[in-house]
Amino acid sequence: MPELPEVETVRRGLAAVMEQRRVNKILVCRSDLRRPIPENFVEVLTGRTVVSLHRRAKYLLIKFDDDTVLLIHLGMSGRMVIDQMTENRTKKNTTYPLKAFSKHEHVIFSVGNGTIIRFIDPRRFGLMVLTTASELKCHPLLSSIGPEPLEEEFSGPGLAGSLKGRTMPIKTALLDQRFVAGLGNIYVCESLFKAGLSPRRKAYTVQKKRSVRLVKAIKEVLTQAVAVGGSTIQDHITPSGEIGYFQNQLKVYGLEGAACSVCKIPIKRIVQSGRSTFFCSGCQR
DNA sequence: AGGGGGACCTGTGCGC
DNA sequence: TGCGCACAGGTCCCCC
Repeated sequence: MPELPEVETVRRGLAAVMEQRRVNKILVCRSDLRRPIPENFVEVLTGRTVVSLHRRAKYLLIKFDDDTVLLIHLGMSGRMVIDQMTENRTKKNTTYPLKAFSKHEHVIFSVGNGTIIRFIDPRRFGLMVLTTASELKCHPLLSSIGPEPLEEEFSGPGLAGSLKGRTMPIKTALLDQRFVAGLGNIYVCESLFKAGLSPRRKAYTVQKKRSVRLVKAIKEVLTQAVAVGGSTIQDHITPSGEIGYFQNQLKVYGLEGAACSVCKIPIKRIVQSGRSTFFCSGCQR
């Protein structure tokens, strides 16, 4: 699921229930995620107060009052479910024991006055590791990540410069977090469609006007996705409290064989670096 | 150094 | 209904 817009949506949802709240209790049901959850995880975080939530690429960063930072990646299948306990239930028993409801619930947090946050990740490609605010900049998981696409630092000339000499397809380059942060398979396909660029084009040929067009397309696609994700979250805070993932109006992703919305040619699916690419051979050159 | 391929996991949906 | 295979929105490590 989670590319930049989804992670940003999750960040906002979690910020609303976590910021300025104390971590009362943590239950780690499984610690063998992509990286093992550290031994001292529960000990370090219990009793801490959350100061703020941030996002870098597809990572969530949760800052605590003692300089500790919790780094979370949702992998392919990770999600956060927020369970706002009713006042009744809280009153009856404030030390209601934390309990997993499904076998893929790996970490459960109890924060503030009765909010339960469940990390669910069937494939266990996600991770949760601890670091500190001072070590954040040079943390190995973050240190080689490129510009944030929605920041000004991400520009046509900047992207063109980093693509110089790169013979890989532009599709592959955009998935590489060193060139631009936070894009995944869906938004790469959608951005290339919007920019009118073939996913097969060699990365180094994306220069000047093309790179400006591509950067503009990426920013537009992501901005729209974040906006819709934001509204989806409000509509979709269900009784169970699950955060709804944004459903975009996809133009090419997953639409093999469908008529292109612009030129009516059937959308193609090819495989690049072992992953599906969807594109319109009429619109994308 | 750059780039390709497989590995890591589990679930789902399809064709037979 | 059951089985096997292909595929899934992400990274990382190894090898050429």
